[in-house]
Amino acid sequence: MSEEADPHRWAWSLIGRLFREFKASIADLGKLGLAPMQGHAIALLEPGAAVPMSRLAEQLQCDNSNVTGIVDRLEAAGLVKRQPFEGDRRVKAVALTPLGEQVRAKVLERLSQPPPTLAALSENDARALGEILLRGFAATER
Amino acid sequence: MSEEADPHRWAWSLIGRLFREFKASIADLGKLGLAPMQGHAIALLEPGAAVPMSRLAEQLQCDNSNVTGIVDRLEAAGLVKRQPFEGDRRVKAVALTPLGEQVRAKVLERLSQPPPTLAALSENDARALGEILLRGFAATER
DNA sequence: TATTGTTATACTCTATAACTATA
DNA sequence: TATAGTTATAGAGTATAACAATA
Repeated sequence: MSEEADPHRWAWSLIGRLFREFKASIADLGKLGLAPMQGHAIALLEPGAAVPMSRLAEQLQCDNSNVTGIVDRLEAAGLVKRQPFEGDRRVKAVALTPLGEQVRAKVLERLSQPPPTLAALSENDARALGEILLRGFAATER
Repeated sequence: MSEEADPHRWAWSLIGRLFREFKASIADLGKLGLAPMQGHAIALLEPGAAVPMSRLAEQLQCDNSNVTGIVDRLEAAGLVKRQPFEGDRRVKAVALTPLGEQVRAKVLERLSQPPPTLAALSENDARALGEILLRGFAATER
């Protein structure tokens, strides 16, 4: 796809390269002792908030039953704890431990690092890129 | 990250949404009977070309030993075959079967489909987005 | 000696179905 | 009846180390 006959597909194929660079940065989470989904889960959990398992499943785009194992491993590592959820005794809420908050900061530091191709852009280009995407988000939210 | 203090990180956080939409489209490969890595491998194999296992491992960004299993499954499904490689009897080359070429066409059709946010852009925005990324690629290739 | 692909191992992620305790 | 989370299961991807064949 090196032609611009279909600008959307062309742009999409170019974004593919960012995905490959992202995949490499995901491997970096291993240095923190976290498997990919564990890292994502930690990143989604905000300090002070307790989110239901099922909410986590939605955000991680996986089945409830998968979250059981992911949270099991995070809990075994002392990064997260399960709590009762007020108002519905069926749901369990997940919250970061103090150690989990420290690890989360490192995870976010890694994940927020733009990949080389993005980092190589000028500030104006980066800003223009963000503004274009914002228009796409706005258009799909209607 | 809703501010533009650091345009690169800001843009990167916005691209995160595209990743989530892409993840959903990956699940579509299941309808073709292909697991994610199998679909990626098929997409990488061009008709008529035979690529060494180790080359495939590089492109898939995984270890050689993983490719053994991925190619095993594709071969069992009749989509791919292993061949001797001329010039080095240690390497095995992987090539698409006729059936594999048909399936690959469907895989590419799926994967080249831009996600909703990208599809919602105007043609001009899509083109501008592609051109910005091209500048990033050019800058990192030096 | 070094490299290609394989095997063995152990762990993680995935989807499905069946189960429990709540609602 | 329906839902949240768990368990059981089977398949797939992952990294590491050890191995055979070849370079």
